[in-house]
Amino acid sequence: MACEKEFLRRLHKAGLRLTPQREIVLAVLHEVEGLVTAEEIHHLVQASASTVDISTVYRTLDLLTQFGFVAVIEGDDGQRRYELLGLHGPHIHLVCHRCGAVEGIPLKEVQPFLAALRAMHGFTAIPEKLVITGLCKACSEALEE
Amino acid sequence: MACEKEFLRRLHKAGLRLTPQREIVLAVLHEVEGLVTAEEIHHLVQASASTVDISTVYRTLDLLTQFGFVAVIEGDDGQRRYELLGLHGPHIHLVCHRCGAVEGIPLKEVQPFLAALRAMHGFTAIPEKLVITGLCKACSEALEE
DNA sequence: TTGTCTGCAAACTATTTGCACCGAG
DNA sequence: CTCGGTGCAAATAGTTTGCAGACAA
Repeated sequence: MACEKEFLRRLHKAGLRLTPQREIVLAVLHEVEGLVTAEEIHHLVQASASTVDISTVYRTLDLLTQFGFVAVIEGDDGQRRYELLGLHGPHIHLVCHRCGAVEGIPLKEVQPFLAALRAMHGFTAIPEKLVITGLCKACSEALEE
Repeated sequence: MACEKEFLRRLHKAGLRLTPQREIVLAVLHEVEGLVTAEEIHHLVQASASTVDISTVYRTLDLLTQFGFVAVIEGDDGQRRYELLGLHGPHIHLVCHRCGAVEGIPLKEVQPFLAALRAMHGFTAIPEKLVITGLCKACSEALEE
């Protein structure tokens, strides 16, 4: 995976090392869709290597975040969720408050809005951090009856 | 305060009671600006009544949230922040990632964008939950040099 | 009087940290 | 061989809960 080479490069540049644990966490992130908690990642990592500690998962996610490989968002339930950036490109999350479904929409749909924010308020939004909470199509239809 | 009468009404409707502790929490929320943590509210409440427990603060905030008097947002640091709704009307938060400053902007500035989301994706956003993280004017200027 | 509400303490959950050993470079 | 990395266990931090007594209606 191209991503792994790049990870290795960034690690070396910082005098750090590529360990099996770090490889596995990165691999797991490739396999999942959307937003996952550290706990979920840990669980999937266990499937490949039975004893990788959750603290190692956190430390690796931290690294990946610093390198800009991974985005972190604060869930509505107070749990952090992680997501690999770059393969789908940056995008915005629509999270359903009722069923928890996550939909990703292309960045360019919000760009005009973010540009307006900058023009009017001098505020430069970080799109990866943007999470829009609401009701997905299915749930808003279900509630209408 | 009109807000308190309304609170009392809602409490009674649910068979609940208005206690001094609940009054104080509501009063404190009127005095603060923007987003505050439970801990900060607790601290301010202590000034009026020396022994109000933080668990009571949490329970009261929970009630106020259920009644729609208060909005909760998940901070970037994993801490929840609360805010009284209604006096400034609903509004959107711009939170600076660097200095933590919070700016409120009127709902109508984002309404067209949210309407577009609904039209294109059938997704109905909850504006009170919307938090936009980025760099405020001062910080983005400071970083440019 | 009748439940609800409170403070206290303890439980929980997600995350972080200290440490001695392990292993990548 | 040398640090950086790991698992483990314990520490934090924020929030929630169980309970016996206090008090609003």
